[in-house]
Amino acid sequence: MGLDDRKLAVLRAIVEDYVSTQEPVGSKALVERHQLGVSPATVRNDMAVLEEEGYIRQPHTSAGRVPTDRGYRLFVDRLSRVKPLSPAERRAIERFLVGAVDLDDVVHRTVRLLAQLTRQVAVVQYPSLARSSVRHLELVPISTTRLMLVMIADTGRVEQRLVELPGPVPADNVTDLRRLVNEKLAGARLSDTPPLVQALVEEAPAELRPTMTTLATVLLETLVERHEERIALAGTANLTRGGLLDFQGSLRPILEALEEEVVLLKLIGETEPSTTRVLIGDENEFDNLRAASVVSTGYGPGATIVGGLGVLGPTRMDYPGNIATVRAVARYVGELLAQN
Amino acid sequence: MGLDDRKLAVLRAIVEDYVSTQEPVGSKALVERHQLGVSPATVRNDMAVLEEEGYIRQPHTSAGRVPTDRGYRLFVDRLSRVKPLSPAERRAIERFLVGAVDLDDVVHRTVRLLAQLTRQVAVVQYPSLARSSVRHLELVPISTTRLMLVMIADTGRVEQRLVELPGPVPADNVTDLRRLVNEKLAGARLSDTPPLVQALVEEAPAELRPTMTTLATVLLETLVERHEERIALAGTANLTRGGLLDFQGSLRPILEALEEEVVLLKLIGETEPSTTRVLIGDENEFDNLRAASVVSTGYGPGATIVGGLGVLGPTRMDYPGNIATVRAVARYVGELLAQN
DNA sequence: GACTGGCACTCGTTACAGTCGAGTGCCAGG
DNA sequence: CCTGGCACTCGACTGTAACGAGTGCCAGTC
Repeated sequence: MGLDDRKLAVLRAIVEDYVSTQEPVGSKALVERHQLGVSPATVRNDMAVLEEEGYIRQPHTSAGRVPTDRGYRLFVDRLSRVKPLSPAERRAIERFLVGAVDLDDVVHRTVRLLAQLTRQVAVVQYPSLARSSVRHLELVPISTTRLMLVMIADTGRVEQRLVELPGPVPADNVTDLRRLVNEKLAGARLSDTPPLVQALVEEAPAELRPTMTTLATVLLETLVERHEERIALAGTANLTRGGLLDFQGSLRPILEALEEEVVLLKLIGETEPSTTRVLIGDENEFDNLRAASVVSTGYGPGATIVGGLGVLGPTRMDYPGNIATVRAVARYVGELLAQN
Repeated sequence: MGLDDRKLAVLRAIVEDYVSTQEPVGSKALVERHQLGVSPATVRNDMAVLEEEGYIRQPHTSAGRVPTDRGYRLFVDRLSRVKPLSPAERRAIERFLVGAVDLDDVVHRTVRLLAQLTRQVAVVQYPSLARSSVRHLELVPISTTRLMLVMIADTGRVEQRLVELPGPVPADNVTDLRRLVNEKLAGARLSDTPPLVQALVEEAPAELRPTMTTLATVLLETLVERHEERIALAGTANLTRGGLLDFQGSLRPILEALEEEVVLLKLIGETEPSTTRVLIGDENEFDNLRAASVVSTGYGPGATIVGGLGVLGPTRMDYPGNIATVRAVARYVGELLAQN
């Protein structure tokens, strides 16, 4: 199964042409558009081998060749280099991201930017709570038996939750609770909080014990169990580009998948070491997305990773370009987060 | 141009049949499925009149009739009664909405519920800040020159914003600022805050003056100017039901419109008196949505309205059913909000 | 041994003609 | 005013034929 250099060049040419024209590419067109230095007949022989090996296929007998998922995989792994971004793109990124006033703003701008630059569907995960630390916990009395618990994380995320207290609690006690809770939890990683919350209950003075117990339950629910990952999405209209050719005529499964946060988190949230990840077609574990590819990476201030972002589109996508854009955007967002 | 009762009955029958079958309906099929008591020929004469008046049209010469936007309008205004919800639907609503722990949760559950019940795209506006009152303002020191401003509204919404201070501010002063700000603003409607904020600056003690000025700027920006309306969306996959017949083959314009929050707010946010609003086809001001209809209404605790919600779908939709569902869900959500 | 030109073959696409039938408009009669 | 009948329209479907892009294979050449 040796694939010599020319066969690889042929595969690369097929992928590039197909991505840009969206039409099966034949041997003749190929030699015309690329300087392969050989005749169509030779290319045909190479194509036959590539097809045998499963890298390309013919939609119909009398049509040109189209890359298979496996072909894209080889292309991405060995045949493409990450395109450097154009200065215009760099400027677009900077212009888009400066002036963001809070985390919501950063995430929204980022997701729109990604969608616009790649012309694909963009997905951005909010900084994961599990990877954040508690900056401050605030307790706001709503009534004598109700508190609003507000947690501010170092990543800028703010979560709130209403707490129904077992009985009336005077304002002074709320102040005490606030102090105790912050002394114990401020600065802690959210994933480390359960034992601390436990300790909080045990160490609470007797008159605060019942309230603290309730509070602890809510704390654990909100901060740990519920995990409360959030996702922003943009550019779904880009799915309709390329007519109905991509996604074999129905956007349905894709749109359904995009509504499932769990699915999206799996796609872009698995932050392995900070490399960029590319999932092509059926490499994807979700049936609904077997016609789609995902390019994703982690982002975060400095070297730490607090969330993922990426783009989703047809397997017929510009991988080098999208990989470059996703990386660049992730880096800029990381810098932005590091600043605050 | 008198339309007698039978002609109206014919129009109603056409709308109902077309909505359920998705196919142009002819005179013969009509008399078979509805007890009109007359022959197909008579129905044809009625149809000719209805067509002349612009209530129905023929897609092709030899096809049946299809309602026009105007026909749907007449149907909605005069020919349909709001369907009572089935007990199953009522149960579904209750089951879906109980157990919501915070505002985000309420909104997300609501929008998914609406999408599921109506099988259309559902849109829910978060309680509008302009219609909310300040419950509490919290200032959390991030560093000596940075504060996190957190506003909790009576509707449950929480907004935060980072404030860059002109110079270092000791913790005691933050406490003072917090007290001053809350004394002045707590309980005020957000739309009434600008003069109050102005007063805050003027009345601030000299040593807090510069800080308060900065804070005031951010307060106005965050609470008033930015307006910060939020929207939740669900059920976009429902757009693909009915194949490509609805929306004349392209979801593109619809998906684009759904990404524009401004557009969505205009659609469901115009809370006139608390009636349900129906926008049919080209009654809509956005070109992208000329093939769509929107059913929306306001919701809020008790009689006040704090936001809008609704569904969007093809003009060929079940208006009576969707109107009933939208109303019912809005009422339930209102009750839920009133409880807290 | 690798490449090339030539050629027969496949098969999807397009065009065209013909048939079918749903649905209509109109009219004369009840 | 309603009805049955009838001629008419026109889209949907079917079958045939021509077309052409693209292929696989093979014999010949460097």
